[in-house]
Amino acid sequence: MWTLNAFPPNPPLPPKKPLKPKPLLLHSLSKSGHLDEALSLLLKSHPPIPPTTNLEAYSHLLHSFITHKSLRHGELLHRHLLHSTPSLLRHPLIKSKLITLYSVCARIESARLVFDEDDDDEPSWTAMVVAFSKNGLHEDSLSLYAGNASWRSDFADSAVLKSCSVLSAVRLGRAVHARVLKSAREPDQVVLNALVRLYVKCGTLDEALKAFDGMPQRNVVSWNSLLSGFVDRGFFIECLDLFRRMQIESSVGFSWVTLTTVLSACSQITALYNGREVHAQMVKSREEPDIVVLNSLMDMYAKCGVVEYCERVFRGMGGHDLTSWNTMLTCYAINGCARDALELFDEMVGRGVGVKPDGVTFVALLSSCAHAGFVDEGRRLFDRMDVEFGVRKKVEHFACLVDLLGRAGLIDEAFEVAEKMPMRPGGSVWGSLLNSCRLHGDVKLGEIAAMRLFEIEPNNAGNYVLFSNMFARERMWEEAEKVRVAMEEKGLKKEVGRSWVQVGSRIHSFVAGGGVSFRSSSEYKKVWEELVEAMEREGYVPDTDVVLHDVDEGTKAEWVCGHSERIAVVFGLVNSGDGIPIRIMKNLRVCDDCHNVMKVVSKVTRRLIVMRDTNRFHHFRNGACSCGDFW
DNA sequence: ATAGGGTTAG
Repeated sequence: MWTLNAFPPNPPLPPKKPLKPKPLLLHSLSKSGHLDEALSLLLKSHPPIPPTTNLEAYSHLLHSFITHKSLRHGELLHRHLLHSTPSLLRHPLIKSKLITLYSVCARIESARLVFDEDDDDEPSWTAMVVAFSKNGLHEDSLSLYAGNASWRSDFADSAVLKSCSVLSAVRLGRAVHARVLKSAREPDQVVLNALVRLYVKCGTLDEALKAFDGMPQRNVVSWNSLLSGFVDRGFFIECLDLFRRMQIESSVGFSWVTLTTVLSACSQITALYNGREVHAQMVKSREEPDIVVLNSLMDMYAKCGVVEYCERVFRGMGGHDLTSWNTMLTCYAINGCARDALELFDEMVGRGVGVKPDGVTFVALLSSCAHAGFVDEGRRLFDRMDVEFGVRKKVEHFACLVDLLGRAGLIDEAFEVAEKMPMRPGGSVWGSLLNSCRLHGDVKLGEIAAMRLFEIEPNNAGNYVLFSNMFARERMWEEAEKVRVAMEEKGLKKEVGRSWVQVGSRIHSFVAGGGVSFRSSSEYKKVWEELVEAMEREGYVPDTDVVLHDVDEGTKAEWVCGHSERIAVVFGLVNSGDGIPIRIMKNLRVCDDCHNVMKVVSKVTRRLIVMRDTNRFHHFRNGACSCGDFW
């Protein structure tokens, strides 16, 4: 590299030579990204480039335009060809590259026009199948592919398999699979990976594992395909196990995509320990992590309730995209840090940041305000979001506003919003109103909200549970029971309550009413008896009347046998040392009684209990919960 | 050198 001081003395000027438009020069210009120069060299050269080299020259140029996604240059060249040598547009090489160029520039209609112009050829057909798939026109990809039985290419196969997995078109996927197997050639790695993704997404797990284990070799994408499929299907523990297996038996290492996927699994089951391990891997790899994996890392800490680490990652990363900001805001929202959320938003929309808030941003802000009872701030943000920030109000924002008002006890006003909003309210709005009525004991309005809710979501058992709990909270046992009976008569089953608890490096999962073997262990009994004693001293009275406990009558009275989070917390106490926080993830809303139990347990054991339920965190510390008993 | 695969926030 030259510095100013080291600049060498001027060399003698070489004799001036006329610039000749050699393909070599063209090539190096386009390769180095000088697209303007390359294009004008080609179009304006005198004498013109001989026709025999045109094809090669145009093809090089188009390739550069594709890699630079330069629509402008591509269109210029396209127009030039139309005027000068339209015959070249029919050449498979040129035609397929033009299709690809339009595809990578998201101009699918232009690509389609180029394709439809003339007779098909295999390269253009392939490019078009890929183009449809890449641009989300999966049906078109399928029908173009299926409409041609004679052509086959690995590129078309992998693209159409991707579309098949999006559309769950397993039948066509299997047909492609059969073609691949029948072909004389070695199956292509990318196609095999796409098959794994297809089967894990919409086949049986057996089929997916068979496809995976049957591969002659597996690269990092093969592993990632299976890992991300597990996450899609909710097999989080399987994802973590597979990641472990990947590190032990595979020499392919991992990519940021691997870690992003694993982190997403961690955050969905609050697997903080595993998430930390992934974080350590990132640090150890000494590579610069990309923004996607850093965002996922933030999300993992956020969903595990470790706000401070989420902040640390956020502050330490090189730059922030919209997702980074939204993840940080969401972290504050679900962890009950409304003040921090509002401050961060000011920073986000301040000078020089360069991101624009979107709908997600305002969901985070409005729900922060709702949880904290910041009615005025929330209302103001709701008013500002479209006029000041140009973000269109959608149904979820109205739902947040209704939640904000309803939680604060302004139930009439919340109802008015629900009834006057410009779109159909939807289940989330009436559901949130019903929850507000439950919180404030407004049984009359609660009944109205419930009726609206049942019209929209007649088969959602969770709504009946909420409705019944509203009565139960008011000690209206008969009504609560009636709702429960109505639910059973409709054949609706409450989703099985499930909790996950982290102990050491492992996640353990417990089902409501289940966990028999652990519950009959002597350690469990000992801890349980101690807890009952301590809790009685604290004045805790088990609420055995709470209906809809998802256990049978006989065990209802045994407080510790019912809900999965209770089993999980005792398991955590038994299996972790003094002072170690216990982290629980729950798939349903926590009930009043369990919430009381957790508060007392946190006090008598002096442990921090962090519990995530379907929509927020509860940090139980010394007998109190961060949610202020408001959820 | 015609072109491809796996990923994050509500």
